[in-house]
Amino acid sequence: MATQQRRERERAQRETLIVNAARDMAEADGWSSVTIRRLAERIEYSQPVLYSHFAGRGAIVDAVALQGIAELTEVFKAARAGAEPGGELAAVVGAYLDFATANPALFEAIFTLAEGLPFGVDAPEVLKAAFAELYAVFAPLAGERDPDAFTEVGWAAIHGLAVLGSGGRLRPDLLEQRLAILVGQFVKG
Amino acid sequence: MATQQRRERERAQRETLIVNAARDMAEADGWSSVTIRRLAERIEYSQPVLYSHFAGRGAIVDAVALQGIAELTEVFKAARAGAEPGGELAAVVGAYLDFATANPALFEAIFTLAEGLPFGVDAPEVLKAAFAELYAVFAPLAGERDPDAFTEVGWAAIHGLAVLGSGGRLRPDLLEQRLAILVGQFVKG
DNA sequence: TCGATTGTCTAGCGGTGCTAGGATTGTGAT
DNA sequence: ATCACAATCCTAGCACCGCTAGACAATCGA
Repeated sequence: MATQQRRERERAQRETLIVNAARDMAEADGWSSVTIRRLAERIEYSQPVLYSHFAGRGAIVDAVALQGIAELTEVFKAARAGAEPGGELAAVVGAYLDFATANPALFEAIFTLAEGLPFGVDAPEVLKAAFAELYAVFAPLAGERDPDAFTEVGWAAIHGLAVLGSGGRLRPDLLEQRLAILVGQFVKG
Repeated sequence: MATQQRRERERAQRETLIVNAARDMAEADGWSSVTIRRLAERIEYSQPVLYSHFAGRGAIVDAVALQGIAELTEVFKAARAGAEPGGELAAVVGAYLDFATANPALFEAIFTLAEGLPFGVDAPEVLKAAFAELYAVFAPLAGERDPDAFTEVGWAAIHGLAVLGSGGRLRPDLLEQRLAILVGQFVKG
């Protein structure tokens, strides 16, 4: 009876333990070092236990990605709230880039590793919330253009900077200028 | 004497055979299915032969990526040449997105898998040529802003669309609108 | 024709994701 | 308090991975 609930609680606890361990290891030594064996040793259980929580390694990465998306949404909220009027866009863009450089493995999980996350119509709530934050910033600037499409373009622009930047494909000394150009490109037009 | 040259010729031939096989397999069944074993079987040699050509699996991916960058540059050239005056930007953007959707595995090799390619100062010639093509399109629109930074921002915007789009993270029905918005955003500002 | 060199292969090492089947633990009823 | 049962966990192992050492065969220069 009540033990049932305790069991579930412990299970949930262990699940977050796994996700956190995976994230820590990935951030420390890269995702390739996050193996089921090492993960099992880290949480002090045998490998099959992990498979009683997740369908496989990919599902663990997805869980980390989902957690990261939730955090990203919070970062957006904070950036928007702390920005002076008119500076919301710059604040969110800066927050996005900072998030990507501060948590490269998490960012990688979200945007290049996660494969089991549904998008489009039946996307998880947390993902829609993240897009909504961007929408709140970009849609007012859309003018007579479709606000959804406009937001997507804005998102893509930021995301491109984040991806190419973290891949070492952009000149580091131009970082500030890129940010200024991007913001100027969207507030004017 | 002459046999030496024949040997080198055969060696080079086999090298391109490996690269092409890797690319084909990746494009057919994804990069995860491109293993040294399967690659060796495909080219009808044993595994160690591959290691006499490349330092490891990663180097093969890098070689495919390099080949892809060269092709991308040609695509840029063709798009720019075939565009009517003033439409170069739209042509190049469209070409970029088409390239990404037509060769997803190649695109992945270039931008997310390749790790041994040097960037910045001592980047391979073919990589600089690709950037130069983008520069030719974006720099004239930079105005009083730094043309390099401006090009990087433009590149990032396109790239973001390509990455998020191929990852299924953007609404397919808004593709045309996104393209129009992006182009408008850069020709006006 | 014979040694040396070059090229290629077989076999195997440590590691991976994942799973079947047995041992062990804790539960609820008698 | 004891016992049958159910849930839980672990040991052991499969097929595959990237990569490499060492044996073998083929080709070359003398």
